[in-house]
Amino acid sequence: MLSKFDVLESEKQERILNAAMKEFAEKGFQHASTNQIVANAGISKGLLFHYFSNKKALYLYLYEYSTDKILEDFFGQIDFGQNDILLRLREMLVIKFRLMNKYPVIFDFLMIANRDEAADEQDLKTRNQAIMVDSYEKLFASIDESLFRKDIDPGMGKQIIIWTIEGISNQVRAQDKHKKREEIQEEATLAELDAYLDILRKTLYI
Amino acid sequence: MLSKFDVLESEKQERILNAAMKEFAEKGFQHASTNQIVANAGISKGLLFHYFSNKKALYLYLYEYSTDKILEDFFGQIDFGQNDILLRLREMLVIKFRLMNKYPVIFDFLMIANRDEAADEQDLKTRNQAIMVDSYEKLFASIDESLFRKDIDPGMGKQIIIWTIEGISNQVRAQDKHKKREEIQEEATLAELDAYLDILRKTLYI
DNA sequence: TTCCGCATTGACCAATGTGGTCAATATGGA
DNA sequence: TCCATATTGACCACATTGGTCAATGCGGAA
Repeated sequence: MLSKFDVLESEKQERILNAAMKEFAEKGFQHASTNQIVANAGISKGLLFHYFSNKKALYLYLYEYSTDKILEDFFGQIDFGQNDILLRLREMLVIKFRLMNKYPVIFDFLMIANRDEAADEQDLKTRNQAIMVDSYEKLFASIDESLFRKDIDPGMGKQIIIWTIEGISNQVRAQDKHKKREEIQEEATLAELDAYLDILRKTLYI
Repeated sequence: MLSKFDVLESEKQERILNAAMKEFAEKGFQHASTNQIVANAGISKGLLFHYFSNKKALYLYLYEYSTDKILEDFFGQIDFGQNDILLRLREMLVIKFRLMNKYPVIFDFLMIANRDEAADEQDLKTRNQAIMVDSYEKLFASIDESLFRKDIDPGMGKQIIIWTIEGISNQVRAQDKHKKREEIQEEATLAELDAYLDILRKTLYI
C-alpha cells in the first residue's frame, strides 16, 4: 500500500529524500538530526513525522529506496553481453551520472549506510549487501581477458582501468561540490573519459 | 615554552592524539565529543582539560602538530632529484606507511580539518593549505616527461599513475580497518605496488 | 614516617540539542 | 460555506555537551 509520502509531488519528495540522505551520509544514523533534515528540506518538523513514524522508519525507507534505485538503474540495465571492460565501465559511468544528478548524495548515503553499526536491522543490510557484492562481481567476471597484452596480468590490468575511472569520477564529484550546481557536465567529462580510455586501450590491450 | 602535554611519555601522548584525531575526523569540530575522546584515550575528563585549555585549543594543537609532521616527514625528505615519477611516488608511499603506522588517522584528520567550516581560525588554515598545495605541485612539477611514450599525453599518463597508487593505498587502508591492527604490512603491499609499477612502466614509458 | 606538590579523577553544572507530539491553522475542492 | 486533509511550530522530557573544581593518589625528599 502506498504511504502518504509516496503520492507526494516528486519535487517535494526529492527535496526531502536528498536532505535526509545528506544528513545521514554526513553524520551517520545516531548523530543525524531530524531538525537539520527538515530545515534543509524546507518543511516543518511535524510534517516529517506525518510522513514517517520515526527516525528509524525514515532511515529504512531511504535505505530500501536507494538500494532499489541502484539495483534497477545501475545493475539492471548494464549490457552483460559487452565483454570489453573499457566499454562496460563507460556505460556504468553514464548511468552513475544520471543518478548523481537526481540524487546527489545517493552513493554517499549507501556507502555509509552499509557500514553504519548504529542503525542495524541486520537482515535487511546483509541481504542487500549480498546482492550488491554479487552484482558487483558479475560486473567484472565475464570480461574478455584475451583483449589484454599477453605480458600483463589481466586482473591487474582491470584494476588499473577501474582505478582510473574512479579517479575521473571522484574528480568530477569534487569539482561539482564547489561549484553552484547546474548540471553535472556529462559531455565534457565523457570527452575526458574517452581520452583516458584511448590511452588505456592503446597501452594495455593487444 | 613546552606545555605540560609536550613532556608526557610519548605512549600516552600518542594515545590522546590518536583518540582526538579520530573523533575530529569522524564528526568534525562542532560535533566531536570530548567525552568520547577521553573515553577512547583512557584518561579522565579533567586531565584532558588540564593539558588543553579548551576544545578549540586541542583542535589547533592537533592541526599544527599534524601539518608539521606531514611537512617534515612527507615533503621534507622526498628526493626531488628523482625525476622518474614512478620511483618518486613509490618513495612517497613508503613514507606514508610509516606515518600511518604511528598516527593511523592523521591523513583523515587533516583532510577533514582543511574543509571544516566550523573550526575556522582561517589564517592558520589558509597558510597551511597554501604550503600544502605548493609542495604538492612541486612534487609533480619537475618530473621527466620524456620518459613517456610519444603518443601519450604526459599529464594524463601522470594521472593514471597517481590514481593507481591511490587505489593501492586506499585498498590497504580499507583492509587494515577491518583487520586487527598489528602492523601495516609494508612488505606485501610494496611487492604488490612494484608489480603494478612494472606494468605502468612497461606500458606508459618508452 | 611525614609531608608536599603535582597528576589525576569524576561528580557536577548550566546550556544546548534531541526525537517526537499535538492543538491550532491553512488550504483547496465541493 | 464547510469539511477533510496538509502543514505548522511551540512544547516536552530527556540526553549530551564543554568545562569546572574539590577531592584524592602518588612519588620522592627530608
